[in-house]
Amino acid sequence: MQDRKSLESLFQLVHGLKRQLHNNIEKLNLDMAPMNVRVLKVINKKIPCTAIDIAQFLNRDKAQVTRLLNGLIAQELIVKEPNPEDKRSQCLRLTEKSQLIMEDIALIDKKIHEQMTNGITEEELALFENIAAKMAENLSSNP
Amino acid sequence: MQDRKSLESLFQLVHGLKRQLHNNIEKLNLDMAPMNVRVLKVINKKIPCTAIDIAQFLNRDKAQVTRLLNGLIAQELIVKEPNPEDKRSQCLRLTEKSQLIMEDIALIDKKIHEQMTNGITEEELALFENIAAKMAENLSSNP
DNA sequence: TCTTTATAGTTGACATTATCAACCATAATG
DNA sequence: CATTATGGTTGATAATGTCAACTATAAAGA
Repeated sequence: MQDRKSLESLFQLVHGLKRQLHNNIEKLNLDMAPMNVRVLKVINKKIPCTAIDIAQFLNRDKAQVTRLLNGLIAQELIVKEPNPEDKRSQCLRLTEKSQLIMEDIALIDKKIHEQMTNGITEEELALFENIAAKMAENLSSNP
Repeated sequence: MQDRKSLESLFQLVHGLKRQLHNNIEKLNLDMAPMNVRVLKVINKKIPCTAIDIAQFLNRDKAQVTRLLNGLIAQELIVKEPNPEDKRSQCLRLTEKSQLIMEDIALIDKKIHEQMTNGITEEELALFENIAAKMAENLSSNP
C-alpha cells in the first residue's frame, strides 16, 4: 500500500513536471520536443560532449540519440566537429541560435522550479534532492 | 545550476524506477507494457473504477486510456460491466487471471521499493513523499 | 605486428506512449 | 424540451523508446 503510493506519487510528480516544461517551452514556439531540449541542455553543460555522453547522461539508447541529434542538426541548433581524441566520434556544440534559446529555457526552468518548490524550505529541498539522488543510486546498482 | 540539477535528478530517478519495473515485469513473461500494468494497478485499487477514473488518476488523455483498456480486454485481464449509476460509462474489474498477476506485481513493487529505499529511514521517506506530493500539487495548479 | 575484442555511431524496423480533433450517447441544467 | 457538459470511442499523427545488424575505429592481447 505504502509502496504503491510512493511509486505513484513520484510518477505523478515527474509527469506534471514534464507537462509544465512542455507547455512552457511550447509557448516559445520553438518547434522542439522535450527530449530535444534536454539534449541541448546536456550539450550546453558538458563540454566537450559526444553522442555517447548524451546517451549515458540521459540513459537513452544510442539509436535514439543519433536521431535526436539529426533533428537538432537539421534545425541548425547544434553542429558536429571532429573529435581530436577519437576518429569514431564527433564533438557536439551549440550554435549561436541555440545559445539564445538556452537563455529562454533557463528562465523557464527557473520559473517552474520556483513554482514547484513553493512553500518548501531550503532544508527540505536539499533533503529531497539528497534522497532522490540516493534512490536513483540504489536503483542503478545491479538488481 | 541548482535548478537544472534538481530537475534532472528527478527525471533520472523516475527513469531508473521505470526501467527497474519494466525489467522485473518483463521477467514474468506477461507480454504487457508498463502502462498496462499501471492501469491494472489503478483498477485493482479503486473500486468501482471507470475509464475516466483512470484518465484522471494517471493524468492521461482519455483516448489513450480507451486504447489501453482495449488491449487489456483483448488479453482478458479486465472486463467491462455496465455502470448502474451512468449509462454512458462502464465499470472496470480485474479478471481472475489478472488478479493472480497482481500478486506477482505486488511482490515486484515491494522488492523494488526496498531496493530503492535502502539506507533511507522511515522519517526521511515520509518527508520525501510529502515533498513529492506537495511539488506535484504545486505544479498542477494553474501556471 | 596481427588478431581479437570493445567502443562510437548509424540505420531499419518496430513498439509504446501521447496528443488532438471530431464524434456519439447519455446526463445535468435551465 | 433545449442547451450544455460529461463519458467514451475513433482516426490521425507525433514523440519516445528498443532491438538487431552494421561500419569504422580503438584498445588489448598473443
